[in-house]
Amino acid sequence: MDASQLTELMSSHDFMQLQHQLHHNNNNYNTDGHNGLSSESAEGSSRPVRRATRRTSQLSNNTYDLEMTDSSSQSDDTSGGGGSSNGGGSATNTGQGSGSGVLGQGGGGSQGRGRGQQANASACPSTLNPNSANSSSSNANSNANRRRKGALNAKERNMRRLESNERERMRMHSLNDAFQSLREVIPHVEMERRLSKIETLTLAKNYIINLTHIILSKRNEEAAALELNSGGVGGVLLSNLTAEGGGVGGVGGGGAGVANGATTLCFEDALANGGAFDCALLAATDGSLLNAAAVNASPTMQSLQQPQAPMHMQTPLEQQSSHLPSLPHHQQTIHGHGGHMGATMMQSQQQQQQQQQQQQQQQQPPTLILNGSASVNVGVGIGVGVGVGVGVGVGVGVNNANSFADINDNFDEPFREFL
DNA sequence: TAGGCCATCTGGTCCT
DNA sequence: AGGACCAGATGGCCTA
Repeated sequence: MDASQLTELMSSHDFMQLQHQLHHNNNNYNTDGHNGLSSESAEGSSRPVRRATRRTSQLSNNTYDLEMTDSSSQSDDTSGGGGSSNGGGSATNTGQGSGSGVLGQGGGGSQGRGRGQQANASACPSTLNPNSANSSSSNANSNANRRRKGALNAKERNMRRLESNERERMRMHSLNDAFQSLREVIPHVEMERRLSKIETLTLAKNYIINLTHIILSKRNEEAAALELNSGGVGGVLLSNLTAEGGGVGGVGGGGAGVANGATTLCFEDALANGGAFDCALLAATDGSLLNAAAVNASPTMQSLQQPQAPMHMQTPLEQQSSHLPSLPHHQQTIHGHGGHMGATMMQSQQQQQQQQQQQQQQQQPPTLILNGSASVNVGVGIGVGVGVGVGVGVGVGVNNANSFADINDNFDEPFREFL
C-alpha cells in the first residue's frame, strides 16, 4: 500500500478501524496462546481469559505512519476542529467525537467544541500537504522549508502521540497491577470470574471499615479490661464514633452489642478458623448485594489471624438469616462483631440483657454495610461490662452513609500507630 | 443479542 | 514545555 492508497483509505474509513486493521496485520493479537493480558489475568485470574487483546507492548507496533507528513490525516492533529471526545462533529478523520467515524468525517468542524477549523485534507488543503506545495519558483525554497518544517512537526507530533499513548498504556497497566495487588490482599470471593474493579474497590472499602471496627473493638476491650483490673466501673467511650442511630448495643459485659437494627459484617470468625466464611461483603453500587458465593480469607488475611480465636456469638440476624426474604441464601448469614467483646465477662444477667436486646433487634429489619451512597443502616455495637453484674453499655449506631463521615473524621486513628 | 467489563486511543487540563 | 491525569469514545470479548 503506497501513500496515496493509504491516504485514500484514511479518507474513506474510520481511522480507528484502520488502526484495528493494522493491528491485525501487525500480529498485535497474540497467537501463541498467551492471552496478552498483564499478570493480573495471567496469574490465577478467575476472569475468563480473553482470546485476543489490543494491548500493544512495543512502540514499534504502532499503527502510525511516522513518515507521513500530512498530519491532517492523523488523529494527532489538534488544530483540527473539535476532535474532542465530547465535542460535536469532528472535522478530523479520526472518527472520534460524536457519532461514528463516518459521521465524523469532513465538514463538521464548525460543530466541534471550540475551534472550527477543518482539518480534513480533502476539505482544506493544508500547507503541510505535499500535494499542496506551491509551484512558484520564487518561494519554492521557503515552501520547501515550510514543508520540511511541517513534516518534521507532523512526525514529531506523531512521535509525541505515540509516546503519550505508550505512557498512558503503562500508566493503566500499573493501575491494573495495583488493582490486582488489591485483589490479592483483600478477602476475595470465590467466583468464576475475577473481581471487577468496582467490586474490588467496594470490597476493599468495606474491608477497611470492618478492620477499623475490629481495631476499635479490641482497643476498647483492652481498655475495659484495664479498668476492670483497676477496680473501676466499666464504661468505655468511643470517642471516634458518633452514637447516631440509637445503638442498642453495649449490653453490659455480654458484648452482644449490635446496634439497633443493624449489624456489621466481619471476617474474624473465618480468620480464626483460617478457612472460608460466609460473610457477604460485596455490595453493589445500586445497593443490592452482589452475587457472592463463599468468601475465603486470603493468605494475607489469614496471616492477620488473631492468636486467640475470638468468640463468636450468633446474633439474631444470623438466626434470622435463613428468613431474609430479599437475599439469596448464600448471602444471608451475617456475623456480628459483638461476640468478641467482653467474652470473659459473661454473666447470666448479661444473657438476659442479650435476650432483651435480641428481641429489640428482631423488630428491626436487617441491614448490611453497603456502598456508601446507598441509604442503609449500619450498626456497630460494643458491649462493655464489669464482672459484678453491672452492665455498662456503649451502643454505637450509624444509620446511613452520612454517618460514615463521622467515622471518617478519625478514620485513620486506629492506624496512625502504623504510620 | 444486550449488557457488562475491559483495553486502548485521544484530546483536554493540571501540575511540576 | 512536557508529563501525569482524566474522561469520552470505540471496539472486542464474554456471559446471561
